[in-house]
Formats: sequence, C-alpha cells, structure tokens
Amino acid sequence: MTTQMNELHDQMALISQMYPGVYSQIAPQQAGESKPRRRRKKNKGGENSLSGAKKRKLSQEQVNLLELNFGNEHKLESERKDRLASELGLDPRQVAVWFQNRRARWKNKKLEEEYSKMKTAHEGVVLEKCRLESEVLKLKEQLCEATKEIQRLGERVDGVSSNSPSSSVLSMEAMDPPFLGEFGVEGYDQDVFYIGENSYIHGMEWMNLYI
DNA sequence: TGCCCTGCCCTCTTACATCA
DNA sequence: TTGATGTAAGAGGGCAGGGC
Repeated sequence: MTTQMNELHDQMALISQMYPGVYSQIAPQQAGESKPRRRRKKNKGGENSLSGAKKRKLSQEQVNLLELNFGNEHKLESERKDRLASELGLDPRQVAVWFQNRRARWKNKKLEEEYSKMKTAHEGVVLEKCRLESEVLKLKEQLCEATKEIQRLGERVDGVSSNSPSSSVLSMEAMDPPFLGEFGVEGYDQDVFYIGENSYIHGMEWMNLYI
C-alpha cells in the first residue's frame, strides 16, 4: 500500500468513527473498489438456517415480552439475554438479533420524529420572519407619512411665524402627541404574507418586490 | 507493548411472510 | 399473481477487554 493510500484509509477510518451513519452510506462505492461486500447466497431450506427450519415469525407473546424488555432497557447484557431466551424458548442469538433490529427500528423512528419536529420549527420561524418583515414595511410607510406631515406643518409654521411672535408655541403644538398615536405598533394586521420555505430573500431585498 | 481472540454492536443486505 | 412492506437473520467491519 502506498503512503497516500494509507493516509486515505486513515481518513476514512476517522470519518467512520465521527460519522458512522454517513460513512456507511457513502463508503460502499469506494470500499467496493478494493473489497466488494460479500453477498449471502440463497439458502432454500438450507442446512445452516435454524437447523433447516423455515423462518420463523416470532409469536405475539414472544414479541410482547421482548418489547417489554426493550422498553425497560435498550441494551442487552448477556445475563438478561440468556434469561429472556430461556423464558421465550428462543436461542440467545435470536434474542440478540431481535434487540439489534429493534434498536435499528427505534433509531429510524427517532430520526423521523426529529426531522418532523425540526421541519415544524423551521416553518414557524419562516412564518415569523415574514410577519416581522411585513411589520417593518408597515412601519417604514408610517415613518414616511409622518415625515411628510412634519414637513407640511413646518412649512405652515414658517408662514405663520412671519406674522406672529408666538410661533414657538405653535411649533411646539405642532409636535404634540397627535402623531404618537399613528406610530403605535400594536394592532398590526394579521394579513401576513407567506413566502415558500425555500424562497429565501435576504435583508430588505424582498421589499423591492412590492415597490 | 503488541498481537490475537472473543464477544458485542452497528449498518447494510437478503430472504421470507404477509397483505392489499 | 404481484408488488409493497415488515422483519428475522446473515455478513462485514469496528471496538473493547482479556490472555499471552
């Protein structure tokens, strides 16, 4: 083996330790180049399979007890395995295999649940983002209106101040609360729009769509 | 300390049972 | 009859612990 190949092998080994699932999904091709996986031969009522006995479904009772034990503890110490096997009239190897398969099924289910949760959370976040962006747009519009209003009042005050000495009072009145009410952020509409979850628009770029 | 053996585990795969 | 699905079990490989 060359040094390069050794390095590659070490890297793959490292990856397989860090991401066992991922590695096993991507590795077969590479692994297959040098050492293809052995395929099991068909064994039609073969000599080795459970003493020639045909498969095999475990009885409901056996499954129930196994499930009960799995519910208590997913791992199977050899003592418990032997005890279970004799209780169920099974080979300890069968009990071990059942637990192995059960753990695999449990893991798959867990992954599916995890995915489902994350998807729901993601959809919520996307919705909230749209709501907030919509709110920002609304506030910007209000700010724009207010600026115009201030400008109008300023012009009016300028006109009056040339005739009256009490212009400062007027200008103060002009800045009085009436505006504040307009700027309230509560009670924004619920007509939130929704952008598909994959249609991300960063920053305020999306506003251009509505201008 | 390094090597080998053993047992257990994980993952992928195959074979078979069952059902629509 | 056939395709889809579920599951028991085989196979390959990793890892840890014990003996030498």
